[in-house]
Amino acid sequence: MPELPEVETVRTGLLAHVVGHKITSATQLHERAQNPRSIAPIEDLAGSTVLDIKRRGKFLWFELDRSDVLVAHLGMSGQFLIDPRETRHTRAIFTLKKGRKETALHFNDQRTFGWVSLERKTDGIPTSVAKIAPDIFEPSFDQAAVIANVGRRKVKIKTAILNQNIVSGIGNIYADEALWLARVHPESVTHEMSAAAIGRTLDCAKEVMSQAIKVGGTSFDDLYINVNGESGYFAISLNAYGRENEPCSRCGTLIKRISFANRSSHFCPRCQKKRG
DNA sequence: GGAAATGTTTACCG
DNA sequence: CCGGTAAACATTTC
Repeated sequence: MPELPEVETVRTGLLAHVVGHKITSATQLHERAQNPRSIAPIEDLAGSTVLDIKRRGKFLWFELDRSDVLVAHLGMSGQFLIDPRETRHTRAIFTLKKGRKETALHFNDQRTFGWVSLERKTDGIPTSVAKIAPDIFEPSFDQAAVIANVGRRKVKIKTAILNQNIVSGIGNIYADEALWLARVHPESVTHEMSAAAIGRTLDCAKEVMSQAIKVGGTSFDDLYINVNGESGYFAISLNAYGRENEPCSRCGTLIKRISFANRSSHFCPRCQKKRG
């Protein structure tokens, strides 16, 4: 269940295993595997060669030797796997060929919130990514503009940084970790926050996700693994997420878990204040 | 049986 | 129409 660092880890794996390969066939195995917005069945991909793999936030897309692209979102449990042993949740298969070498790229997804689709690009961005804000690592990310945007709103800061139309890539784990590092309470109302505190939250999100990318993302179980089936190691570095009733590594106060927006939020009630 | 799980979309409300 | 909130989607595990 991938956020930006996990999707970036998948992208890196696809760069190594898929770029330069020709898709000799594509097969949809589950009715929900293909996004309804797809302009054609993915079977039409046959004959295309993969030139590059791009990412914005949690969205991935395959650049091809044609103008349309293969877009993918992993949802909560989507995976791309090269020649996997486990095929129980395989929702689509892409057969790849480079020279004499043939590999199978599986799109697996236990919970079927993920999808793939064939889409057109506008100014280099696929249709389904058009309304997604740049993520924090993109050159086009405008931190001052995002701070102003967030400060204009009257929502909880965590809700704001989870909103993919404001800044993309941050999910529940890294939101909690960023807020912990920034010492900001997740329920701080954005309209009442200083620009400095909002900026610090964004800086910390970037810092935390940078560290996570270096170790292959966060894996709690085999629901998130890279294209070779390997786990990431960032779970050992988590300070807030999933640590309810464990001592805060800064001050020793027990981490608290609350619920809003249909999600759990973990934070230190002592270090993380609603203003500051 | 209930709750929860790394996400997005849509319906609804004021 | 807009901003904000809550439920729905599907599957599995604890």
